[in-house]
Amino acid sequence: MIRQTSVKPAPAAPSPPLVVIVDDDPAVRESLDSLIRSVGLATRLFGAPAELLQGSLPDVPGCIILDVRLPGISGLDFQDQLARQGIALPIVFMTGHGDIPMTVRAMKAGAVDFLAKPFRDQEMLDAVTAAIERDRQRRGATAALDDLRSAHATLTTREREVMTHVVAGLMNKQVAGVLGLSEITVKIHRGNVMRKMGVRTLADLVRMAEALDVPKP
Amino acid sequence: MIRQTSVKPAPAAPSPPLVVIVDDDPAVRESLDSLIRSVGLATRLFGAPAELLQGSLPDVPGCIILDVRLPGISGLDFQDQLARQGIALPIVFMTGHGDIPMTVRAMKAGAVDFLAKPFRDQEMLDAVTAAIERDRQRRGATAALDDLRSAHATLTTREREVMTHVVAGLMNKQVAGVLGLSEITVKIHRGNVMRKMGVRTLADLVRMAEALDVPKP
DNA sequence: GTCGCTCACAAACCTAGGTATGAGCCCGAC
DNA sequence: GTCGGGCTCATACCTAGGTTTGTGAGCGAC
Repeated sequence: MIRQTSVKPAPAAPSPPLVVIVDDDPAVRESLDSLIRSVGLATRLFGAPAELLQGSLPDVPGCIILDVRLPGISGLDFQDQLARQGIALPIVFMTGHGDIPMTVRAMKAGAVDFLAKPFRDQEMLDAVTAAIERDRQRRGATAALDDLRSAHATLTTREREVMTHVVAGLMNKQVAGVLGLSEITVKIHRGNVMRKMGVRTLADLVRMAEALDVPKP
Repeated sequence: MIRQTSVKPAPAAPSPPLVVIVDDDPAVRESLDSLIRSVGLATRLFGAPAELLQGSLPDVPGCIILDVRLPGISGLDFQDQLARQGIALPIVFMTGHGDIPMTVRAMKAGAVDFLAKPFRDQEMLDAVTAAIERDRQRRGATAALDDLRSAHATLTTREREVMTHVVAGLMNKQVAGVLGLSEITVKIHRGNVMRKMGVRTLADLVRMAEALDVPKP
């Protein structure tokens, strides 16, 4: 896979993963902060969900540690809200007054773990490690897909139409028939598609189309 | 997608989904049985996990309702055991003495739901409906994949090698070079692959290879 | 042994894919 | 207006893909 990365200021030092801690109790925040920092991870502390939504987060792998009981909003509702806003950071819940339905709801909504207080330090660290790993996976997949999407965005309307039919398995003359073009024109568009998408073989183009979920004609 | 179905005795009447109920309390079994039957679903009752493992289950969509506390084995351990044995029926847990760690473990292991007793009838029916739908999806995906696998299994070793390189995007002459063959031989193998896999275009073959996870050369 | 399958290769032939050169049309931006 | 981009098409030429027919070697099963 060719990563078509955009121009960046070249971050020399790779930042450590970031753990966002959301809890209304300062003592809990501080305690988690030192625990997380002790294993070399960066932290960001918030006393309320709203604070998190305002500031933007750095572009590094990470996760969120979220108390279920928060000022103004349930942690579970906040989970939904984050999802709706496209913030896909994995969430580790913790709670002092949890029950089974809460746990089920959180896990169904994609939480990595759900820890009842009191929990052992190691439990939290394991959950955070798993969450960060999940985020790393997701970021990798997203980055590769973004490159594909931006390449696909450079195609003209016609080129996209031709690509759609080509990856569906139609021959050039068939594409020409469907689109009301001559075969030579289809060939030219097809060549442009291959060049712009940065592939040399039809097989690669088909795989790209699959990843992009190019609509069937 | 061409379904290459194997020869079957043509089941005229589509069987209803099957709900397997595992609980050591006969009263609970009976109660669930009548609830599930009341919505037109078939049931199979077991008092202990071992009974389930002996008999074979019919080939219809379904799910398992499993008590966490079972004679001889934890429902959670039994969940693992089923997974190891390749029994992928979705599981709805119920428990009278559940806690959060149990819930988390069950959900992480893929349970559809985890209901604390007492639960309302409708909760159980909703969970069962969701579980059956999940099984239906899984069965559909599995059936399509099985057809692909059986087609792929009819290929000779050489044909598989050629297919691998062809879907990787190599030209016939390049495949010939890699495998130490002449180009004409590659063309013949390639034609056999297309015929045996039941596709007419390279695009389709690439998609099949993706679904089959054909190893990169 | 011989039958069937796999594998390999060749000659001949046809279709499909790909590129270069050149040219005309439309349309929106500067 | 004209300049560029997108779209269209033609001729010409070359490469790649695909099938058919025919040949022959190796090998395991019956």
